[in-house]
Amino acid sequence: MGRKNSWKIAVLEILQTSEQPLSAYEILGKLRDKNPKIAPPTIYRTLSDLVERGRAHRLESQNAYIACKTDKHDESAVITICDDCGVVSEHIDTGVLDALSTVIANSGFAPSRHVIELQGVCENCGHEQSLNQT
Amino acid sequence: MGRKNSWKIAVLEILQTSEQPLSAYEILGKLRDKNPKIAPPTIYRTLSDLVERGRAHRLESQNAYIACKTDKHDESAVITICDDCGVVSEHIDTGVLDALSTVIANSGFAPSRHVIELQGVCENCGHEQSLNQT
DNA sequence: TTTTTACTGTTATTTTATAACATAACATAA
DNA sequence: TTATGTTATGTTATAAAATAACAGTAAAAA
Repeated sequence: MGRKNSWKIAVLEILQTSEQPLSAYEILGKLRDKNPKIAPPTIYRTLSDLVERGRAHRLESQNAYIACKTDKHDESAVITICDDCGVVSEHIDTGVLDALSTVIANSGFAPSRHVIELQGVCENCGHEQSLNQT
Repeated sequence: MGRKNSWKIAVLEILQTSEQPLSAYEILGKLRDKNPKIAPPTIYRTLSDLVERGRAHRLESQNAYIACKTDKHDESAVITICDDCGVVSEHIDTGVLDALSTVIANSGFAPSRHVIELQGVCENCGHEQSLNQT
């Protein structure tokens, strides 16, 4: 590959078209279809860059990545992850951030990065479960 | 080792007496001082158990573990991690949980586990930084 | 005593991530 | 235009984190 951001678009497209969060090595696998020689550091560098710019999120509790689906690429979304179907959603909300500020206000802690991930069951899977129970 | 919880107390003590979060392999190293034959699966099993019972927390953003320092071993603390000195604190607060409920209320998502980790600079390190600036 | 159960030990491997250095593309100044 | 700096990318090797799969063992239950 030539120079400058060679992989950024390719990686972002892979993330955007995936239904599920992808691990770095899953992305690597997909890119190898086109370029068999690509190596892990390239992926990790590209992913860090995308995450820094808010175009992707790293799911810390899964070691996996998703494309940012919101307009506000500000890294501070609340993320929900369905244990059942794997669907990931982002929720942007100041209420949570305000509440967090209140909690830590007394401690003098100055946050620079948030990880807020909820695991559970999404609406769809919840419905299916309640159907299957009878 | 004999039977039943052989390692649980040892691992918990190591976590409790550590100033810093410890990775599974750091714990393994310390245990090997006394028992050179202990292997990774033992540590991971013990840690999962401690985390399940709320006696320890896994820092998802660091692949590391801490002892739970609060009375309420309920897994839903807000955790702050100082990028500078590594100090970790837990903050238990219903305000944040309420705010989270509000955000996801409309989505129909039913959470079962939370990861809320804030990275930044703790009060001590913040003071030192402002002192060093002049 | 025999069987069952639940943890523990052991080996090997998988998955995730990074260190360290080499190379290539472009920019700019001599 | 060469030389030099700068930054992104390529490459090799390895480190770090986690788990799969199965063997062994101690205690409780039958």
